[in-house]
Amino acid sequence: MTAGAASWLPLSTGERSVAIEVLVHGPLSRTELARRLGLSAGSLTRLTKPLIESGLLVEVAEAGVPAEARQGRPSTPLDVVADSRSFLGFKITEDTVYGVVTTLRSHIVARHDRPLTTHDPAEVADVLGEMTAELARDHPRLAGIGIGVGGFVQDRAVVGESPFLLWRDVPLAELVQERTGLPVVVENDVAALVEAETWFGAGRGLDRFVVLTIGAGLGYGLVLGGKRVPFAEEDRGFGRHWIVDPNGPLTPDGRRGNAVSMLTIPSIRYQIQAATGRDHTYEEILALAAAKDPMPARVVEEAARALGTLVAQICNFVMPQKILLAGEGVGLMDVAGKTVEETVRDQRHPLAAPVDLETKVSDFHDWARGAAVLAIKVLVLGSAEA
Amino acid sequence: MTAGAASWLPLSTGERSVAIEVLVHGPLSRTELARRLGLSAGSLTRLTKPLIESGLLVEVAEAGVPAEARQGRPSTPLDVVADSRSFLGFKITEDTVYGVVTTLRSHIVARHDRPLTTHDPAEVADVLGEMTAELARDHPRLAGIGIGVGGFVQDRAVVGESPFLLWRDVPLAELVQERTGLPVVVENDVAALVEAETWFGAGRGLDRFVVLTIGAGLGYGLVLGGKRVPFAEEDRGFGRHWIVDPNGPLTPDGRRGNAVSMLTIPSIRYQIQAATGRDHTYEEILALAAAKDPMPARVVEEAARALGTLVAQICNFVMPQKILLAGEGVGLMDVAGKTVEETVRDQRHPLAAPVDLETKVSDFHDWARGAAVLAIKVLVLGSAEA
DNA sequence: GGGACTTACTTTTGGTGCGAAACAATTGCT
DNA sequence: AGCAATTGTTTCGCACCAAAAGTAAGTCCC
Repeated sequence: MTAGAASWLPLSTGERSVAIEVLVHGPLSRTELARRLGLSAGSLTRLTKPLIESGLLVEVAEAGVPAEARQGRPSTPLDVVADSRSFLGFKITEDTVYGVVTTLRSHIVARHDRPLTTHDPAEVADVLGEMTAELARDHPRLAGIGIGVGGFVQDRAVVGESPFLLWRDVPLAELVQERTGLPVVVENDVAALVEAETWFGAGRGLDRFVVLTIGAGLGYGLVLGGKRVPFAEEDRGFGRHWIVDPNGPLTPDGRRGNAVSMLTIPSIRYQIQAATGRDHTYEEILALAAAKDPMPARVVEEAARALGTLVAQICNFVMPQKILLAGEGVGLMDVAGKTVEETVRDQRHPLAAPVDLETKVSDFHDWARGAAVLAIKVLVLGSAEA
Repeated sequence: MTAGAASWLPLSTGERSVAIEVLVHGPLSRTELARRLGLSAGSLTRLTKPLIESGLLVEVAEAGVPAEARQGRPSTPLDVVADSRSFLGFKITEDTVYGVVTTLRSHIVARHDRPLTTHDPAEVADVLGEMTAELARDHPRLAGIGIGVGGFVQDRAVVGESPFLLWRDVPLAELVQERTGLPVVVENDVAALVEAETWFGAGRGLDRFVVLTIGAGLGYGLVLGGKRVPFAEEDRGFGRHWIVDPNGPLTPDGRRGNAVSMLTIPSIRYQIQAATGRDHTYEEILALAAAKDPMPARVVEEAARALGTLVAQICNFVMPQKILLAGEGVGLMDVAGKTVEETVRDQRHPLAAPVDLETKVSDFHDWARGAAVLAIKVLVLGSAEA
């Protein structure tokens, strides 16, 4: 099966750019592709021919509008055979493995989760292997596996350090590949989500793109020129050093007003519990804030101002074309989006280009999908480069 | 002369990359060039031949060390004939025009300033024309003119808005070209300095590079992938919206703790004057602070902390490989560099890559040189792209 | 001082990728 | 039917480049 997956792999740079453009955008005619890639019509004929022969692309019937009132020879759009291959994506959390099956175009076609009762690397790999076997029954043409882990990952293969799994230098890709025979890509979960959004999501085709995730922790991803910028500190207690408000609330870690203590879900719940003595879920707190319950409203308002400050700083220094807010903790935007926007406006130059701020509430399956996209990416790009 | 300047202009992309590499780095052998550009030795022969024939490059004698104890055939480094052309750079301030003559490699070979008694566009262009004529007497082979202006510049030609000259939509490039017959490039002064540093200075060859200037105002330049990122608000009262310290000192503009009010030379002088009633120059204030005079020491210390905060934020979000601090107001670093470093460290993750922070005190001739470099760049790059 | 070795550069050759232009296909309009 | 418009195909040639083989110019060492 691995050999089969590799059959359409050796692509030239031109072929690859065509494949990626169709993959990411959807059906496109040759002329349209020529326009987008800045190539001549002749080159497109040359480039698409082997792709069609190899089965990665197909000519599809003229799309939705059948009798399109246009002159000239009708175009024959090309599309990837999205169902020809399936990919697996896993997100490993402390107590659960979330799994999804996606098409080549990263549409989720199945979900499957399993509790994680052990953190022993071999046993975790066993669980992943079993889940793969189960999913392979319904989706026979699996081409690759992507795994997202919170923590520091090296070479897309080895979990260098994961605080919550208590792992150090675990060659997870190798372990899972032994059990499944499929190519495996392991990546930090935030990094995987960022890459996925860069390819198939909000960051498609952008030159400067930022992803900010809010959940149990904070995550930051910077994409410049289509490539994610790696950095040493990612997901190793990130955001604790972003001082947003020197007068902010004190939190268990003893620092005042850092981004983690003001924005993450555990910190917000902690603040409410410390003030009211009662434990609420994040959703309950948001609902209370929306209903103008003073204490939750104040905490949420402060979080919104902190978020606005962060966004403004990012805009001022990075000037991204778009910022994506993702994660489980962006429900904040529904309740206090206006405060965020006001804070951003207040800390930016009036002539500055307005922020393109996109909010995307994500659950754990979205994180798993991100890992699957990374597997797609590595396979289509021929694993040569990032 | 313009036609002469254009004689070595039509370069292929390969030739251009060779020319630029030699231009910005200095003498390089063909083998070394092949290594740097990722080309084969054969290609270098092919590419350098026309460049040598056209006179842009020359083979130079084995450099400094004459009898280098190396085996094998000695290399024959190639160098640009730096003196074959001269370039002019002007920096226009409210009351003075600063002018420099530079070689192809942007070494300043002459300086010439003139007071500016009027802000009328035509008369300013006259002054520039006269200065050009004077300088052309001693430096006959002028190939281009670069002009740096504080304010908003469009298309490298038109001063869209300059607050201190009170200009709107002045086609300065055209006006000066009419009077001199030379190709003219007009650019925002900060932008020109940033481009110059990217080419010939601290940012050479870097992928992510930030320039922060401190002087009468603040300037910010972001270079990604070798290209400067333009933004709408540059040099239109920049930095007033960067809130660095919500508890910072109140300043004339009524906002607290923004970067302009804590860092720029006029603001620091204002703070001292407001507190002590005496007016001091910036240098005097730094000297007083170094001598531990309490009030100046406190103001400078606060400025250093503000600068540290800015640098940390830039590092956290942009992750540049280097930050260059330039301008007349970076003398701060000599007196309070330690505070800056401590503040940066305090607001960054301990695992984060350390900042490469370079300080470069610049006077107005450096700004003029920046404009000249832009002229070089546009001419060598064939004015096609940025 | 002369062969062995090393490194720098040149020439030749062949391949690749692309654009330009001519050509074929398919439709709408008159 | 004839023409214009549009898409896609084929052919040809150019520009570029890498690989390999050849040439140049020195050092090393006996």
